[in-house]
Amino acid sequence: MNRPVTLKDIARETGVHVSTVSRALDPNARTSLTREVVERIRTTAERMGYRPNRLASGLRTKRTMSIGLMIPDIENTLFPPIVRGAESVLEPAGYTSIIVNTDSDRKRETKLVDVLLERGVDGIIHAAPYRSDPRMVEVARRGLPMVTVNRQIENCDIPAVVNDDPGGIAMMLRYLHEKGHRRIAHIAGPKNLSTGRTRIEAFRATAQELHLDLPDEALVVSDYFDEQEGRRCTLQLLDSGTGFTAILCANDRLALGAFDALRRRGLSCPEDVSVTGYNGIPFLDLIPPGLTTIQIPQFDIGRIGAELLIKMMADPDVTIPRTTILPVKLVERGSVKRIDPA
Amino acid sequence: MNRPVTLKDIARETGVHVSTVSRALDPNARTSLTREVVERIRTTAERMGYRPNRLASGLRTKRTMSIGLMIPDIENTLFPPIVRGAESVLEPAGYTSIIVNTDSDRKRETKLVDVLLERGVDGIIHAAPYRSDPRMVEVARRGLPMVTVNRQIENCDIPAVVNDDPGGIAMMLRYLHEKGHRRIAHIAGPKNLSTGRTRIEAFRATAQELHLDLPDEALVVSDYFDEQEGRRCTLQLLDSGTGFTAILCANDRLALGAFDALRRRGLSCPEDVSVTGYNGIPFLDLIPPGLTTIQIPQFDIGRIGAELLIKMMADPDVTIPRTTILPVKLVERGSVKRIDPA
DNA sequence: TGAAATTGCGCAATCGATTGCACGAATACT
DNA sequence: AGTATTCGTGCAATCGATTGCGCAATTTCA
Repeated sequence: MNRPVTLKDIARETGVHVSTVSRALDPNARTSLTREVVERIRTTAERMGYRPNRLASGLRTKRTMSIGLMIPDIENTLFPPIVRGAESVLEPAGYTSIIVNTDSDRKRETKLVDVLLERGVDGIIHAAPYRSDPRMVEVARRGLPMVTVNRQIENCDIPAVVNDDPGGIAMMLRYLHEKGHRRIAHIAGPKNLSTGRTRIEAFRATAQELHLDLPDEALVVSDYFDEQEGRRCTLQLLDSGTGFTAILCANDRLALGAFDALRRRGLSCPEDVSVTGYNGIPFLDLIPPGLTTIQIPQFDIGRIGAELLIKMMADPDVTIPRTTILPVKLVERGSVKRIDPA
Repeated sequence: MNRPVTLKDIARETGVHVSTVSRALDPNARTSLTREVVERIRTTAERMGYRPNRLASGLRTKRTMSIGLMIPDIENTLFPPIVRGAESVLEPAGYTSIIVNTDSDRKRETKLVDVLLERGVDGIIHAAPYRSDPRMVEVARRGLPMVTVNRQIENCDIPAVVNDDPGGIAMMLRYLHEKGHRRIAHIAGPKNLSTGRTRIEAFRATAQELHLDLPDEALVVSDYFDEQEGRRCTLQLLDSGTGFTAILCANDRLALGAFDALRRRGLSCPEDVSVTGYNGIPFLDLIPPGLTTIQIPQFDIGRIGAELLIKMMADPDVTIPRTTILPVKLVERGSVKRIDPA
């Protein structure tokens, strides 16, 4: 493996000191050099195929131009668009992102934060925090720029970019109401996630506003945002004996699980039960009967999160709003049937 | 931001030299230290919350314990499982991966390789190379451990982990034949990708074996492995006037596009035309009529690729087979109808 | 018991880039 | 013309960890 070209090599070649080379190659050099020298150094650097060693410069400057991107699981289709959104601003700014999968496991998360810290990331975007997350709060307090996206950590001042969940849930519930549904069940998300909590609260509030009857059995809380839990909760609803004409699910994967549970019980959607989701993950339009859902701006969540982070890294004292709320919209597909309000 | 603990801090605390601390913390130290000293250093390191600075050690040792993972696009559901497979072995081995999206763009790829090299990755896993890729070959020849997975670069000795594409295509074509299909069209993948070329060759060879009539019009080559191209090629097939009862697509996304094109023309699958895919990406089971496809071992592709890479990084002279071929299997779903061989 | 071998640890250089400081030369100013 | 600035570049320290070498202390062996 032939040794990469270093500043020293260029210095020897051009007959100047290595520090001069460094300055010549620094786009925003504070010391002025002769135009001629800069030119000569730049061209030989080019010719020799010089590539700066990020390790060395990072060691010296304490800036690695890399950031950590923590997500629950890259296989969950909710997250890749967020990643691309974040990279759409990070990459042009010269940052490289290190993506880690937490698997929503606190122990893993702790370990992964250490990994990121060891690698000297300049900041962290966390797309999967729990509502309470002392470790992340501590790291942020120590001074590492950090933002959370999609979800947020409570009781701290880490900037968060989230969706308008109250608005989205209210919109969806009103939509079901307009479609004639009166007995509406809710499969809520995990209580230890901000999205889980916010959505269930919004559901309750809106249900009350609409004067909907909401028996305890019509509201089940899932342990995870996945299909399996969607199935389990739907079966629980079905078995509880509580009557309902629609299920509002706290996210799409729960809704997909609901589809499956209904099918297993010989019920059809939307004929027997209407179902709605939340997030608007890919492929939903191809899966019958087409899940009516709330589309969140996945790409923008990542993009804006990264923009905020870049601001924070540029100026540690900049004030960033505690939460940035992004608008959502309702996407109508086939999983909701208009019924006659009995 | 309080300064991280360094070896020097521990040295001062324990009253020994920094080099002794370094050796005490090195699991496979070649110099022997007193058990007592090691113990004392280890506990104070623990107590002080020492985390090694990877930049510094990487600078000195030329090993960063990070690898580059090049994929076309993380939003393409084919790749996240490959990523997880790779990380399932990299992470336990202490490696961190830097994932970059090439968008199948050669210019971007060149830039991204440089990014990875600047970061001093110890090796690269490329999941999206073109058949010909001089830049990657050059980097590999310079001595950087590299493997390609899923696809391979031709005319070079970079180890590749690929699927049994000839076997898979043959299996699928025989399957269609058994189901009574005789006039079978093929939507091939891009010619500049090894998977595109290998599959079309396998198709041709197997078609000949089965004595199938294969007019030129029954074979269209796509420019990209995506739904849009699947649509375009299907419409082209339909418009060509060549008769066919089934379309064997070179991958799932092309097949999904075929579904759509047939629907637009008022044709139904599998009633009017049978369609098959390749890869076995997620969600296929939920999309009617259920795509019959060849399931490739996505996770294992990543896992084995990473295992090979780790071997290469451990010993630059180790001999790795030029290609490792992984078995595939046929997954029967609803998109193929048995017909009466006219 | 004395020389030789071994053990345990410190010293200092090193990886590559950055940057405060200093110094000589060129320019400006009075 | 002589001094004060400014300019362009070199010098050397530094970031944090690693490692070859060497030295003193201890152990081994004849």
